[in-house]
Amino acid sequence: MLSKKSKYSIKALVYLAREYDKGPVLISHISESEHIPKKFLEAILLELKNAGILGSKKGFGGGYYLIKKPEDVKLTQVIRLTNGPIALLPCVSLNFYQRCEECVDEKTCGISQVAMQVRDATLAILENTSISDVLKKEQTPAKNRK
Amino acid sequence: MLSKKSKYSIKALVYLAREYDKGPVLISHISESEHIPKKFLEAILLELKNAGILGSKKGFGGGYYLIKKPEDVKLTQVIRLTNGPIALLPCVSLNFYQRCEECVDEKTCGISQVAMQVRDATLAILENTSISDVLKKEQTPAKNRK
DNA sequence: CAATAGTCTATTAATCCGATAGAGTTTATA
DNA sequence: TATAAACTCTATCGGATTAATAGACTATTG
Repeated sequence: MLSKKSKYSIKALVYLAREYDKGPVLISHISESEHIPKKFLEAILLELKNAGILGSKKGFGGGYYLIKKPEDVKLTQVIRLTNGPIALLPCVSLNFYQRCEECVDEKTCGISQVAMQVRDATLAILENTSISDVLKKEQTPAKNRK
Repeated sequence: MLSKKSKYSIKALVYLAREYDKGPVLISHISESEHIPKKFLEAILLELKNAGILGSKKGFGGGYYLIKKPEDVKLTQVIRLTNGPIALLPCVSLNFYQRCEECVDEKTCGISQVAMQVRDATLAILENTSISDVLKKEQTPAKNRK
């Protein structure tokens, strides 16, 4: 499951993608429009800025804006940043690998083999979905849910 | 990410699948062999019993054993039981659905559309992988990791 | 009846999550 | 240059969850 932080991040980025190239956007605008607690959002945006995705301008007329192009911000990057590993198990994570303490031999561990399959299937989607893709989806509503 | 509980559950079930039809197995045997804290494992096995997957026998010569056939225990069932939702977001979960508070309209939410894709890809694997499949994988080591 | 082994209740420490408070710093502009 | 706007930083908070442990209890078997 994604954390709220992660979900909020994506929502905020999509919002900023909609305003791309229109100058800085106020935290409070995003907060109100997307129903995200303002102080929480502050921390999130700061983190996205430190990661090089957003830029900010202080003072009067300031705000946050996308520094990278919407199509260059992949969901994998955002999720890893705000939520951590994408894999089901640390021992199959590409970016957050940690040895499995219980395992005698990772190679013969059946669970990790399944976890790898899931990881690859998930990455295939998230690697190829950018913030601009998400924005596009919003504009063409889903045909059928579930 | 899967919780330790979930991972331990699967490891224990695979162990019991290996001993399928050979009578009850001691908690302490599983605990030692799989490096799972005994008391924690106790609670887990009890839960799997209450879910109808395992049976138990008390007293001398007692222990736990699989009640369902290894090929009938799907990973989806075990994970939902011990870890909760499989989906990335509650609003696209089939078994643990919860409305998304921030969303004005779920149908036009781009994130949930992506989350649905991921959910379906994940389920396609986990629905079709049983404890006996995991056991088989252990016997034929992975060719190439990562 | 005694030893074995699962059952139940409860408590714990540690961690993380989501959220908030408040002081500080930078900047535009009147 | 003073002021208000707006981001920045530190810090703290309650609550939930996770992982693990302790101990008393109950059922079974030889």
